[in-house]
Amino acid sequence: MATPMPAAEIFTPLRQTAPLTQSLPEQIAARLSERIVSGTYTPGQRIMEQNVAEEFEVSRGPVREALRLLEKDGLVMILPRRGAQVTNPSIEEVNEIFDIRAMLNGLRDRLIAEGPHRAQLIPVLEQDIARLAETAANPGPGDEYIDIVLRLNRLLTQAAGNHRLQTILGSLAVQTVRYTRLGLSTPQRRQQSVRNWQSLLQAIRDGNGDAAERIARQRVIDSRDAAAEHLRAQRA
Amino acid sequence: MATPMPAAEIFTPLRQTAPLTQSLPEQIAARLSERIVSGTYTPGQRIMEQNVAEEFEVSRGPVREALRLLEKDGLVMILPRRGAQVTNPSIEEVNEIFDIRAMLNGLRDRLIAEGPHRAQLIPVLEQDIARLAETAANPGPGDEYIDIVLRLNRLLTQAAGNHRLQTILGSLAVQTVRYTRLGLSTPQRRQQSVRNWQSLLQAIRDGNGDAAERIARQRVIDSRDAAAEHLRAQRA
DNA sequence: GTCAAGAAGATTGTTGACAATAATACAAAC
DNA sequence: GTTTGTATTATTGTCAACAATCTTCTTGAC
Repeated sequence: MATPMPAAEIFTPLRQTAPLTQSLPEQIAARLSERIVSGTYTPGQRIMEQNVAEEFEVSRGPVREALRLLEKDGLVMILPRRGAQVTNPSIEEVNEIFDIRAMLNGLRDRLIAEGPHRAQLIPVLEQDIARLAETAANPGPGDEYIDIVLRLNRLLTQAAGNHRLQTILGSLAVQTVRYTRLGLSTPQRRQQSVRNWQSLLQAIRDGNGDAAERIARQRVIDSRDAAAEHLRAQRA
Repeated sequence: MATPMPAAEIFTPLRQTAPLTQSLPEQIAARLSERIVSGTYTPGQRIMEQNVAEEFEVSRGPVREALRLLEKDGLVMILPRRGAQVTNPSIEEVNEIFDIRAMLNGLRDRLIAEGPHRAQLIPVLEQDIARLAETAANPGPGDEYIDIVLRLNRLLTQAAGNHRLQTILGSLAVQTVRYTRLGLSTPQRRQQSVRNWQSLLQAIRDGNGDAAERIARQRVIDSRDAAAEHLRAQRA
């Protein structure tokens, strides 16, 4: 892989040539975000401005703003005079977030099923869902199944055409990746998940908004229950 | 020279005695928020850090953070190198936000109708909704009707017991106050609104979650359509 | 008169220093 | 041995100055 290497590009000491779409705080936030989502920073862990600033060779100002951005996404909690720490939601709070996602995914999928652009979308969905079924049957190494699910969700969220909804769902998705992963860890759950996606696809084909909403909600609720079960087992 | 003790005094005269629950950026954000919601700052207006800093006699740092807080609530939009401006959503965007509110209010009212605490809540609701009906029939000066509606919504949002939902709905409510006001400006709409609230109350009495959700959604959608109608007329 | 290029001004972005507060370690008293 | 008060340290909060960038105004050519 030649391109990735994000670290080098983060701080471009002299950037008078490159327009650079992302601001410095955004770049820092993106890097910290990765670490939180991937678990490098554990829930509850304190993030100290000075450390981050030294590591990225910037002053504390941009780091502070980056932390505010992460707070907006619910990845850290900032307490006055106490700094930022990685959010550590209780099982109840995770359930709450899933409930909200269920409702908003319902809206999203209804909008798609009733929207004008669904014809273009269907072939793409068919392909991804087929790969999903395949991956569920023959689990490879890595997290390919999760990756496809996340991509499908991104695709649908963009396709719904409601910009604010996209923002909120994106934020909630980031907050629950960890738990979604947990909920999709067994073959049984993956098969159930595949069936849900197939039903959704059919509802979209039919242009049936009611069905699309109902299925979407059920899909997230299933995910919620599976995650909760694992969380309970894990914390006991 | 003893340190000047910056203008934290603006809002809390003596800080060494009072623990001060709100940080300086939060206080600034609260003040700016008022101005945006009340219309003192008009949609699209640019907010410049220096001006705010001078007015409140603080440096630009806290102002910057305050603006980030307002961005989190969707009250301003911050563009890199362009600063902050009061959000000026299009009719389509306002509709989008109302759609999201409809779904989440549905969840909220279902949670209440199916929740264990509804018995305590019902008398309070009865009282407020009675006052609502009264105010709709005999409109006084001021915006009492709107005030009661906002209070009812706050009450229900708190009662639902889903903390994240409370945060999101609070933010969305702030963003749409202006348009809610617009949508409730005619007697016809207020009467329709009162009927919706009464139906909701009945659903909560019955512990009927499905009905509560359905009515809540319809209530917000009615509000959305009324606001959109006025917005279209106003902008034409 | 219109448009383009450049200069001047205004505004945001970043930094390092200092102040205020919270967390910790330690000592003394009971 | 526990607890309380105090000193030390670590960390966040705020500020003012400087740098980078965007906007606006002026100037000149066509």
